[in-house]
Amino acid sequence: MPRTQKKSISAEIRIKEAAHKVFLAKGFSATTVRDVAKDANTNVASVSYYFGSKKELFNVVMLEKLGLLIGALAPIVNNESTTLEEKIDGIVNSYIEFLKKNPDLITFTMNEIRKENFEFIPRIGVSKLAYQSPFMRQLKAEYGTINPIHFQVTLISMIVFPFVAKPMMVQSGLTNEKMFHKMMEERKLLIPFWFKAMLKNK
Amino acid sequence: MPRTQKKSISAEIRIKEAAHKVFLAKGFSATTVRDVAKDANTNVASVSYYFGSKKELFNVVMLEKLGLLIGALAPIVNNESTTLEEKIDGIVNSYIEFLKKNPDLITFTMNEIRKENFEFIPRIGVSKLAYQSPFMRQLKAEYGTINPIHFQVTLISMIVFPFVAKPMMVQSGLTNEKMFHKMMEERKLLIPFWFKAMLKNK
DNA sequence: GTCTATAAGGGGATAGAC
DNA sequence: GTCTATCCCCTTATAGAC
Repeated sequence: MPRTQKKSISAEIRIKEAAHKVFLAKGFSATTVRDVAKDANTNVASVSYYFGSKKELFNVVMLEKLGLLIGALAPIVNNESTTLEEKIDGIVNSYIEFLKKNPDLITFTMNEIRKENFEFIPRIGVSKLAYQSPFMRQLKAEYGTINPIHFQVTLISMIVFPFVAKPMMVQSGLTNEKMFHKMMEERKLLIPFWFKAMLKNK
Repeated sequence: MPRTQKKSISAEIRIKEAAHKVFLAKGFSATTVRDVAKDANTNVASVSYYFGSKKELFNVVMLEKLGLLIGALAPIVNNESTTLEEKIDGIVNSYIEFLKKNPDLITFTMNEIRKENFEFIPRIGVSKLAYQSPFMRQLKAEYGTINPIHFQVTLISMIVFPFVAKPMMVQSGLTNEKMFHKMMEERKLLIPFWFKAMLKNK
């Protein structure tokens, strides 16, 4: 029975992993507890047993998804000992790599947040990252006349938005997996180059 | 009875308008036909009568939403008699104005497309706009060594992504309606300036 | 901890009156 | 064209056996 050996992992973990997968693919409303239980190789009752309700399970998933999004950025942005240029290169490279492994994460999280308020969002540290990070201070020190939020938003936009538009680009015939991969590899070099050009033209 | 005079408009139109509103707010799965019927001031049977099913109604809405997204861009991008710089200014200004009136449109459409394939997407002209427009030809003529799709994606990213991130930025305390409005007004000037700087640094 | 069975209600769709 | 009543399936959640 090498097939469904998954039973050896605790049911709680299997359910959470299944929830990550199914919620991401279908969104909160289109997902049923049965979907999740089936994917976790267990039954609906155990979902209630471990997580209380569909909504509570979803909140656990959302919190972890947001943790991933922030976690991939925080160490670079908060590094006290790198230059601004090093941070730009680091952000572009790691975030593109991260999103290539998690292409649906942005659209999923931003859409769920759009549809509903999550009371835990103020506590995950987005504001702190944007307003109190060494990255922000370095931008401010060098380009003080423009609100540094503009530079941060612009850099993240150039990295992230292609992943938001990807399904549309693929379905419209504008690109495919291979072309998209190539485009994002090119952008690892183009975005830092362009972003630094932008900064210099202040 | 000035209150629910809406009855004077045909039920078909009322249903479609309600569908636009409710689907946008909740997404396909979380929307019920009963929600739509109630908002349209009619009953569930008339939804079937005019549109066949929830899914067919949704397809009508999606097609029109995508028409809006493309329609706000097409006249500028396809204009044969404006310069590249004029097109950049035009795209930034009109698209920001358009999205300020429709802030949820991008996240909604991109997420629904992500979750499901829509067979009509190849026929709405995204590819043609990207690959055969005067805008594309002007980019290619001046900056032929880099695939012009990169410039198009970058320009659209800088305009559109703030609207995708807005709910997150608001809920995290990073911004509010007033600050966001101000930021987007500033970007009407900053984006063309930055984008042209990018092009010159080719 | 795990599971089956079931309660309680909501959902899309339609029959058939008007 | 419009509406009410109803069909029938699917959903979340839980009781209670093991």
